[in-house]
Amino acid sequence: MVTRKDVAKKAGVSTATVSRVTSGRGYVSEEAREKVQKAIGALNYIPNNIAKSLTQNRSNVVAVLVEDLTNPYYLQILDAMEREGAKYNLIISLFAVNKNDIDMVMTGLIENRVCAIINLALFACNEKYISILEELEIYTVNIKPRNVGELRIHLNHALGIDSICAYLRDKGRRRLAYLAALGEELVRQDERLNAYLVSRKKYGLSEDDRLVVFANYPEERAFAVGYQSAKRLCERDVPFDSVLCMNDSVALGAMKYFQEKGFSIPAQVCVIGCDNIFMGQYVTPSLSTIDVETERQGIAYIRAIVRREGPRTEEIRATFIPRESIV
Amino acid sequence: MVTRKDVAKKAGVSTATVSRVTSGRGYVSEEAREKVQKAIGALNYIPNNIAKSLTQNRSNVVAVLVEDLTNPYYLQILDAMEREGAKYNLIISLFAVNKNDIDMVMTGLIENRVCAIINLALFACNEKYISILEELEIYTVNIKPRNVGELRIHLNHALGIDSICAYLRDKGRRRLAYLAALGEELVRQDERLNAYLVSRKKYGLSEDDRLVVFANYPEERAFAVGYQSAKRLCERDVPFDSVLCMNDSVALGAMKYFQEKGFSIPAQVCVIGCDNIFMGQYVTPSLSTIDVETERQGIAYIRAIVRREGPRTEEIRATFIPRESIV
DNA sequence: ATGAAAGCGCTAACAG
DNA sequence: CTGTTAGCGCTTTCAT
Repeated sequence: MVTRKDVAKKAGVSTATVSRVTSGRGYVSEEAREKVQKAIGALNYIPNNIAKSLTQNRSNVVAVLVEDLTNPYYLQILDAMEREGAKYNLIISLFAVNKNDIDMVMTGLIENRVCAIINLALFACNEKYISILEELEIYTVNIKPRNVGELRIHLNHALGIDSICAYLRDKGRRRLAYLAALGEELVRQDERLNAYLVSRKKYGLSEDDRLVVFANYPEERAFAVGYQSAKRLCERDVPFDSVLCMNDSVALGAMKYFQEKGFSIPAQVCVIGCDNIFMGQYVTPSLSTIDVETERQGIAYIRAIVRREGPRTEEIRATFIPRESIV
Repeated sequence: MVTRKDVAKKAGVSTATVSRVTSGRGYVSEEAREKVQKAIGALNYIPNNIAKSLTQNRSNVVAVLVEDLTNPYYLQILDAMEREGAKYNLIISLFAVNKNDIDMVMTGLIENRVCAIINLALFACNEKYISILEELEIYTVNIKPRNVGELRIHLNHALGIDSICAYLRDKGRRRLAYLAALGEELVRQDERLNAYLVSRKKYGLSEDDRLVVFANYPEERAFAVGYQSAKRLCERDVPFDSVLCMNDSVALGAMKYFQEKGFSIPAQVCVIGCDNIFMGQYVTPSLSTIDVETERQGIAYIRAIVRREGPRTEEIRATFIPRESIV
């Protein structure tokens, strides 16, 4: 293994000088820099990032926590994070967590001195980790229960949901159901339900309680939850003419149920999802949805990590995207 | 920060003994073990994995390389790898690579002394890395051009494709097209095309060359490739009554095109994908496909890494799964 | 069965 | 501008 020492010897300088040129910090004469670079090339030197991490007490791994690995929405964010992260030599790692194992995952991440933890999942971690995370200066997003501290990305779902309700009212659809997917506890952290309740009132849509269907996502896969929720909605036999879903996967599952039952979409029932996953454009009918700028979210996270940004809220505009699944 | 030294002091032993109990290697008296464990608990000690990695010249990160982050198929493998990897304290990291940046990614992985690289992508890395990977004893799968060396997972697509051709022949469908998605060079590494050519001959299906459509995946997104390929197939106006696709995402894209054009599926055209992604069950009509045991693949990779398995081939049975998209 | 001590490869404070 | 040196926290001989 060729190390900094070899490079230093070959270049006729000290290891400190080698460090100076590789890190780009500190003064190095042009002459020394050239010699070092030549030596690096000649020796085919590859730095050992682990050693570097040890001295800095921090690695270059960013952990992204999600509750559902199969949700394409997260992948779109990850994709953006990865491309942006590559610019800063950051490695992005995805972790699936559930209520039970999030603490185990956290322990692992701390042991590995990840440089940041972006919690996209619905679960908060145990309070006992907070002080450790702070001591180690691990940059966290959405780790603490109330998410005080670092960057907060606020998905302003209300905007998109408001547009949808307005749109439906104009089309004469007044019975919009909501498939919340989550159970009654988790749903409290989800703005969407509330935005739906506010908007349906605002635009004079039906306020029947039975139009809201809860379920047990993420314990159960999103597609299955959507399918089952649509079924339960039908069984309640409360009239409805359109369905808003917590995310696109749930919407796809719901659409499947409606289509199996012979409902015509959108004539009999409009279906609207949330997150604007690519796939939504390729189903039939194509899925109406709410775009939440996944690209921008991913980039914002990386920038915040790199700059170690303090408390700041980035507002994401949720935009209604009508497609074939809506009248 | 509490370190091994603190634990050692508190427990009244040396750091070496602490290491022995945490690693489980070497002799430790029951008494010492207990004292150490008590100290660890009392101090809330969290080991520093980076330091460990430095001494072993290897981290606990497994890198998985894919050419298309948005392909749910990879996610299903990743999911299995992650669950299995957690048992061994392994961190699984996903990387998107393309022909141009695979070398950059490789450099980064080597710098980080990842313990394994699983290349699920279609591109091989530059030869120059091979010797470094060997020297550092980085466990690799499918990194070397001919994949000599470690575990090889052989997806026996031929089996599934054979069943499909037999099935279609029995149904009187003799004009099966193939959407290869890849360009002419990459397609050579793909068994599917060849299996298709062999089986269509074997069962007396049409051998018209125009039934095969190439494209430029992964440069272009799979859905779009499928859509475009279906379009091109139609424009060739060669008769066809069924379409086999390189993967499920391509199939979904193709289905979209056919549905837009008013083809009825499966009456006028059967569509069959490959990989059995969950979503395939939730589109209408549900997608016929070839299952390739993603769970087993993921587990096999992790086991191979942990055991540092030598050359071995694991055969995956590709099983035809008929659904609504086929007669 | 246990402890002392020498690294692992790099960074950064300090001296020059 | 550059070199010396003391760690970073852990593992692992080598003695004992």
